[in-house]
Amino acid sequence: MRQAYPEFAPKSGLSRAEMESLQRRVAESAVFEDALPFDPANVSLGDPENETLTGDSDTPLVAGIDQSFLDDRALSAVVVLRGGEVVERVHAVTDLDLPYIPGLLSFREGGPILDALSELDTDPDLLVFDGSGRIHFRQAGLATHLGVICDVPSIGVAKSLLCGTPDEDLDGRPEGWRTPIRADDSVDAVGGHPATPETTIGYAFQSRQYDSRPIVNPLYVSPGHRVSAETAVDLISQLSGEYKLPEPTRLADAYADEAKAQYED
DNA sequence: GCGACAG
DNA sequence: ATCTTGTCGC
Repeated sequence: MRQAYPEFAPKSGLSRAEMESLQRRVAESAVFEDALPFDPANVSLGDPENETLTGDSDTPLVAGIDQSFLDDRALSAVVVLRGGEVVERVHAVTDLDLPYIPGLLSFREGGPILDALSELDTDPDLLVFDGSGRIHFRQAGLATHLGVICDVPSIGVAKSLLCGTPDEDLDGRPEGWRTPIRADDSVDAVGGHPATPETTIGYAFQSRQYDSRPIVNPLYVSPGHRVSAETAVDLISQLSGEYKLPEPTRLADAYADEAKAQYED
């Protein structure tokens, strides 16, 4: 798929200050409101009973993206779904040049992800990433950074919270429950995006809860680009099936591990 | 100096 | 993220 803003693509050799200033520029270009070229109500995993909605061209193409690692290389995997049906899977193996640094994840994994996305024949309407979007120190997490580069609606789905403060206690909540994540002192105001204690930068979302023992932790859903925090959670809810992770990301995660076997020395 | 941190 | 056995439940 095409890059609308290649100048924002993560380059190697940047200093920490340069990476942070690029993130601020990305955040300034990011849209944290609904600016979707499709109807969010049409996003679904489809109904096994009625197959009519699944193959419909009104049903948006949703891509799940995740990585697995082999020494100093990343394997980035993309799975594209239309109403629950897998229509394409691609992956790319790319050398890594940075270690994992909290707050700079997109500079480690962004290159590999763009390599994988360039292999796509289909052109996704929505990108779902494993990581944060607006829930980020400079409001420019992985999902925001890549969503802006591609100028495609994107959402970040993280398994743990990078920053921000939940409105309520998160323990033992029922399926479907959600509560806002508000900006805190670690979040900077950037461009037209405020970061006051009232600013909602994402939601904690209880996607799954089993009747028995282990209490499942919630997911942390945040806008990447061209989507509001509210619509982002709604979309992730609509894309959730029998597991904790939404289908696009869960399938990309599984595919990243599956494909990895072919490259292990 | 202390605390805190996606994958 | 990754390294890993057993274990509980449907």
